[in-house]
Amino acid sequence: MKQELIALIQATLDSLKASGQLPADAAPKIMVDNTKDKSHGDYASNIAMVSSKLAGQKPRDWAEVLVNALPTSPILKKAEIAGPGFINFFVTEAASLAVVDTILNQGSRYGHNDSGKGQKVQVEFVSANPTGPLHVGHGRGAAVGDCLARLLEANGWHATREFYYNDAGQQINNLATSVQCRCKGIAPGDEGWPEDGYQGEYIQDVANSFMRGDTIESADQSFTGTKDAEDLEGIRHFAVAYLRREQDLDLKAFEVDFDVYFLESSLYSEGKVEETVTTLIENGYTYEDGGALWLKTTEFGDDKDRVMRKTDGGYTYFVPDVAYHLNKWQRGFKRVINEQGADHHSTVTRVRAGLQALKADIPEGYPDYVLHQMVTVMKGGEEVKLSKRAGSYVTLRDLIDEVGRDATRYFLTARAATSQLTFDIDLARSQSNDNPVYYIQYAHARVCSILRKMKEQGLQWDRENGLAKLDRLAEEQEKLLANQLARFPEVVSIACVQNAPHQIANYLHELASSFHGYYNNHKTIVDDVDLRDARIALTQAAKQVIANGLQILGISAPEEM
RNA sequence: GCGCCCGUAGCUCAAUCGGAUAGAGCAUCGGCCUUCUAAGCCGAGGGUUACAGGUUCGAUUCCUGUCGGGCGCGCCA
Repeated sequence: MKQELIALIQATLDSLKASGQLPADAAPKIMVDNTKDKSHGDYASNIAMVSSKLAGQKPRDWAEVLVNALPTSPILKKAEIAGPGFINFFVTEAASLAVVDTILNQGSRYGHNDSGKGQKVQVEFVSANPTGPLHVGHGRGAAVGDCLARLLEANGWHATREFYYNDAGQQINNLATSVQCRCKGIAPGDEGWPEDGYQGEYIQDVANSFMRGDTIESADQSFTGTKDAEDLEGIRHFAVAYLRREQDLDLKAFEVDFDVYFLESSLYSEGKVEETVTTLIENGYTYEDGGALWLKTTEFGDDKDRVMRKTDGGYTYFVPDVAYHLNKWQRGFKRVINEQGADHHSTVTRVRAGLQALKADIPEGYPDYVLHQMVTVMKGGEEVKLSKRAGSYVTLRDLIDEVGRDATRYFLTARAATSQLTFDIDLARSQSNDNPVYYIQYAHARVCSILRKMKEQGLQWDRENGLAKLDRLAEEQEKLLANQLARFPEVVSIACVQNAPHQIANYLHELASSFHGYYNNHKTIVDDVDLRDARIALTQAAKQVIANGLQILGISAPEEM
């Protein structure tokens, strides 16, 4: 609809250029917006305001010229001038309702587009260290990352979901020694407990399992506890496998699936880290100082250079990170989106700098980042401080168990990633029935109930008749609902361009609100067969759009509630 | 001190990347179930968009400064 209006405006501008009222080289950007207030028509354009100077006229006067020059069109009922020079378009009911036909014919594909042209895109998210269970922050990453991938798929991209396991760093040594202590009966606070040890109770669980000789099966490895508390290497492998399995179960409960689990350790074992370091040295972006090897990240916008290789010979974390991202590029991902917590934002500059220093023709802004702000957890009216070391935090599993998967996913994706969010456990639990996600799902279930009711009454919906009789839908709310349904493809497109899946959630809430209002005001199953068939067609279209939107959010669309 | 993200109703958050009278949910108050699911609908109250300037037809949005919050600033990851 917008495209058609833009075409009308373009034709108008062309005719005014032909008549000399507008300079021939004028090319103002034509924008058509949805209106908030229905008294402003169905769509509005600011074209008169942005082009009045070019025509040497006052905005309102110029708007009048434009409106008078507007060609007649079957979709346009009237055009009005309002405010400082807006042109408000009132489209015909038939033009608005035509979208119902489109939706029912396209089904689950409605709203999708092929702007991605099947290109490969990788979304890396969660990437939690295998040193403990997933907490709420990881949950936000899991929800947002998965929605980003789904959104990209809806826009024609071929998305790969990837999880990067930091299984090679110092934190794994900490984990191993912490478990070893627990195996020996040394608890936090006791003599001999490592200063940086992980204090959570789950460490004891790992130790007990190891000493029992359990066999752990995780995504891609299997390991049996040797029951030997002195076997630090065995404990290391066992603990990593154990915690990976726990995380796998958390993600499974959240219905987040990864295509690739990438192990940091493989970058070392396959020599990729060494290769990267060698290239950086050869390219002249490094220097030695104080026994360490430094990377000149300041040449790529960093505020100070960074150590690559420590005096003890080990590499700092961002070196394998650079090797990893080179690997992503080499795997053919021209586009990569990293979804991470904002506490990792300092890595952005370093990774990008490292990639540029490799001189591998990787674009400067590679990769993209979506950084979600921290999640504050409230419980009992108090903030729960997240501390992995102390083990006092709310796990993703707790949240799913208490609030439910759909509600958790909704809560964590319905807000912009850039805004901090407060997750009030008590509120989410005690008022789970007031969670907005149910409001949306309920709209879907209500539409489903209409067809069930029809069946009960021995009636049948004649879809073809309904689509043929859309002109019977004369209620204002019916037109507004149709206009809102027509917006969905645009919402999907914009949300993707902006990497902002929360816009889908907001749209769905508004759509559900329109539907509930209509449903309460106008009965669908009426005696007039043509009107009934048409109304069912409209509500089925609404149901389809809600289902398509919920699919992008990874939330179920129940048939009844 | 420096960098990143923010500051919108009592609370949690939106606002279609500069548009018209800033919107929802929760909470508060008042209505609506013998008719398709009341997990719903309708209505009321609640705002100097932290503050001060600037840019222009027009600013919650862009720029500068101040104040306030979160997160980083390690030869940890």
